[in-house]
Amino acid sequence: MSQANQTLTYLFAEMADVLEILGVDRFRVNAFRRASRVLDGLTDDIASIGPDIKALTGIEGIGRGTAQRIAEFLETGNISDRGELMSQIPGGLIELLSIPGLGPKTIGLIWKQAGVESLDDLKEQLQHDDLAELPGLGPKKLENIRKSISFSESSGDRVHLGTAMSLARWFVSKFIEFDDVQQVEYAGSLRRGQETIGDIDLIVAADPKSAKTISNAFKSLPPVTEVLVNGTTKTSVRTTDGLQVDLRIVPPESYGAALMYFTGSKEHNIVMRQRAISRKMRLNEYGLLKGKMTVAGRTEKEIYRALDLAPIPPELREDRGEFNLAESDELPALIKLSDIRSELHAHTTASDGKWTIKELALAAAERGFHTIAITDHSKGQAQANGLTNERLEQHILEIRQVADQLKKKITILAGSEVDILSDGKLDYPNSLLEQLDVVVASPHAALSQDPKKATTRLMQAIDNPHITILGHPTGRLLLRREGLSPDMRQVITAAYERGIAIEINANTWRLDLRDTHARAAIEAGVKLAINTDAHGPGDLDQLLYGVVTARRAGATKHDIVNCLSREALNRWIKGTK
DNA sequence: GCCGTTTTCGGCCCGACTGTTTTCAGTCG
Repeated sequence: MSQANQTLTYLFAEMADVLEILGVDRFRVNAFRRASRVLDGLTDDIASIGPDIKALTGIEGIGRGTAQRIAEFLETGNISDRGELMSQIPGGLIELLSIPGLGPKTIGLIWKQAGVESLDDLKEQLQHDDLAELPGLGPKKLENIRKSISFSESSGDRVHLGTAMSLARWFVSKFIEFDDVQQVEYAGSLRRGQETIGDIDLIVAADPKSAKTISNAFKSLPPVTEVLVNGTTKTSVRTTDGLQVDLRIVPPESYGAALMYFTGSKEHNIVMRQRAISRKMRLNEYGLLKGKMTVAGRTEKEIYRALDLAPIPPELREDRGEFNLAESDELPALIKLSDIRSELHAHTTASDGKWTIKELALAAAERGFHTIAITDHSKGQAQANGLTNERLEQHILEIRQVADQLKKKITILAGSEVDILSDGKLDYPNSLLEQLDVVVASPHAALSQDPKKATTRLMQAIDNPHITILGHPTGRLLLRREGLSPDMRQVITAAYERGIAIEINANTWRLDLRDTHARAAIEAGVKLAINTDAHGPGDLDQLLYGVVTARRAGATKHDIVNCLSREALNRWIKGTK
């Protein structure tokens, strides 16, 4: 994301937090939150739109007030009434909002009535029970806050998509075995395929009479370490890896409504509700209702239809334009896992992989792929046993040999994941690169260089006549390191002009390109490659996360080179040279 | 603060659970 978008996303979210603690009306707070969210999801660099009030208010969710603040920021680097706002509360209060169970009202209360100005203040006050004297607070609430603080200090609060998906699928497989369970699915941000996940939502359809039995069985499953909420339709637990799992049990006739409701996103749901209201109906987690009559609720599909919409896939439910498409029945036919027919980025024992060339090729063939590109690291990646020029030449010969042996099973391409050095040069000379079928060029080092340098670096790499795919362009590692922040518009334009593909690296640590950038690439007509960057057994399974990310970007199989037939892929690769 | 084939004013999503209460406010999703 561009620097300005990122900063403004943060500033508006922070202003919303302050307003919330100050207790101004929630609609103003919501307006700031929405502005923040819109900026976060914006594919255009806000700086390139410029301080033009008319253009800014043209963006959905940005009104006059927000536009003026953005314009001021773009011109001066500052939002003047933000300073005024910030001076009204102690800065240390904002982080208290991230403590589960502690909301803006309570924070305002303990600040005004007990002088709490920071997390440290709060922890000190929690050592005794004086806060329990305040209205609305009691010993139990204080105990919950103590627990929340110590929990959040002992573990990060989000996990990778892959981690959450594995756990969720395990729970789903357990629920399927229960006799009383008629249907079960995971919902929430996991079902929408977000890159990191805060908790898991499970929706079960069952006769209300058996809810108690199901809930009890859930609480006694092995990964459950603690029960957080214990109601008749809702049960929340904490699991061994610290993840919260929420279970909702609904009658079968409400299953679709509940699944939709808890899949979200919140923003998508709000629009759905408004649609219902404008049609004199009501939508909640039990169904779409007209007066006392249920219009729809058993499936998501029937609810969308009843609101004059084509069914919207979970990955698109972010209120980022999906409603217009669904209204006119123009939703893209999103790519499916089974559409992927090739892997163009994988490693072997020659560098840091665990498979030999043959093992990797057979694993790819086993998946039904028609083509696999062997792309080991280049020499700059010494820690990953990157190949020197001489070793690469030797490696190419070996790949050709195995390719010949296995030619009836799968097409093996000789490639390299060549380092994009910090100055944009590639780690092998062109004389060597031209011997390869596929060149995936990716940044691995100098990942904290400034955005300008990063942009120039990637642009220069794209200019190389031998590059086929720009690999994990930012080099980010989710929940660990930010990676590069190049001007993605420029990079995308350059990739388009050069006719090369940009990678969505499917590894759950990377998901790089991220969804919004992938969307911008598709809109610009750039082809994407979804690659697992496989290093050994199991890694090809990560493909799903790349597909999900592509789906969030609105990708069809026509946008993804891995979906091409063997012959078409071959032609496309030749066309990049 | 945002938004508009009911509107430039008057709305803005809604139900479950918990802990505090003794009918409800705060928080969450």
